[in-house]
Amino acid sequence: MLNNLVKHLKDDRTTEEKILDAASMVFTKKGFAATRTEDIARQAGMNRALLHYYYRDKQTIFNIIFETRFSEFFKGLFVIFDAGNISFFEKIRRMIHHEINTLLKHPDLARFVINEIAQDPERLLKHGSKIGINPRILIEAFEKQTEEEIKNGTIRPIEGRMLLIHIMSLCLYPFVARPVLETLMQLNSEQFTALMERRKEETYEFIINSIKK
Amino acid sequence: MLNNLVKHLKDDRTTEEKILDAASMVFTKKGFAATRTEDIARQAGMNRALLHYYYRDKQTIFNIIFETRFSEFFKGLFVIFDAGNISFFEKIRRMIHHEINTLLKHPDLARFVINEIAQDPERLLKHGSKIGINPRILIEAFEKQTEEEIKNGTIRPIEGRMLLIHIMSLCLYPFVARPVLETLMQLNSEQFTALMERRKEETYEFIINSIKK
DNA sequence: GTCTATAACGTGATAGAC
DNA sequence: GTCTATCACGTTATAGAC
Repeated sequence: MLNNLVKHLKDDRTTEEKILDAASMVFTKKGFAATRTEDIARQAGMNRALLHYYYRDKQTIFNIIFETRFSEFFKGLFVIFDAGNISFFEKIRRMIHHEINTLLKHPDLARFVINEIAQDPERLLKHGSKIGINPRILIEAFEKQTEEEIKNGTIRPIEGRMLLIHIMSLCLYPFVARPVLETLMQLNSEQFTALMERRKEETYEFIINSIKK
Repeated sequence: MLNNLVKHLKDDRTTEEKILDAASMVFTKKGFAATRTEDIARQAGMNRALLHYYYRDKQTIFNIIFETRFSEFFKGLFVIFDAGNISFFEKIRRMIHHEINTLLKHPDLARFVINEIAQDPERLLKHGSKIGINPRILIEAFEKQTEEEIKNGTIRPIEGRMLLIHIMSLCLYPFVARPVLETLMQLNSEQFTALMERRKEETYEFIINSIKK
């Protein structure tokens, strides 16, 4: 961790690492179609030829980046739902914090993954299975537990998948639409971050307020 | 209206209209960078040369389309907030219905507008002022009214802009991430539409449940 | 006004010097 | 391993026939 930081400062990253770091940045920001290999090369401090020396072509680099980012986007939620002795409310709270923390660390991640899936929906299941992630399991687990909570009388009746969409919407949309929000609400980057930090607990309270009996 | 429908069936649209209809479809689905003028021409049932006869270049066509779609995306909310004798709750209810209805009619609209703004945030204010839309006014009006409602004791304390982000998130995210949701929840297009139809009132209740005192 | 043919350009990919 | 130069190709844009 500290090692990584030092590496970065000295920039004794290998050339492969420089390429992938640069590619991740540019692809995530602009998407596959709008990205020029020249952008990646410049960002990595080298020329295009070197990209092709290490990786066959643009698509190859993109696939590596997409797989990584895809997994960053979806993983973690599973850890939370595998956790045993935790209340439903606490699981929701951790999901919210996890999602917002992830997106605070990785700007543009949500928009990137959603867009590239929109361009080719098959990628979702293809890449998902490749990295051993099946988000459908999460959905089923969530639906099942929602039903149980309703039966136990801890929450009012609500469809599990609907509640899950509520949670995801509240966490992800502000980051997907970040440039729109920043412009309309006249927020700079720091102010946006501060708003999202506050938003973690507020979102949790907003949801619980609505569903608890 | 009916006239438009008949026009469409007979397809006695002018060539300009055919081009713009086709461009709107392709640009909205794929975005500027991934769109090929060949795609637009084929969709419009003609060849590329004719596009250039009517419009100088790809960028010109895009600007026209973006302006139209941008205004579809933002207008309407203002009508609702200008409406006089309507309660705060009812305004929220109409906002939700308006947003979801709009996006049910125009798939990919939200993702398109958000993405193109993300690629060039200045477009938001530039195009906004060009068509006489200043969404900041909506935000201010919403914040002001939220404060009043809190003062009146109809809702619990909440920051106006935070509540507005909640509402927009709940309405827009499912459409932005539609391909992800459809794949993960194994919904076809009709099932997704049905889910969103139900979602209108459920979203309203979810919000009111949370904020009302 | 609409087409075919082609020019002009940008971008991705490769060859070869160092 | 890294660079410069260049090729190959796809896409946009234009010229000119009909």
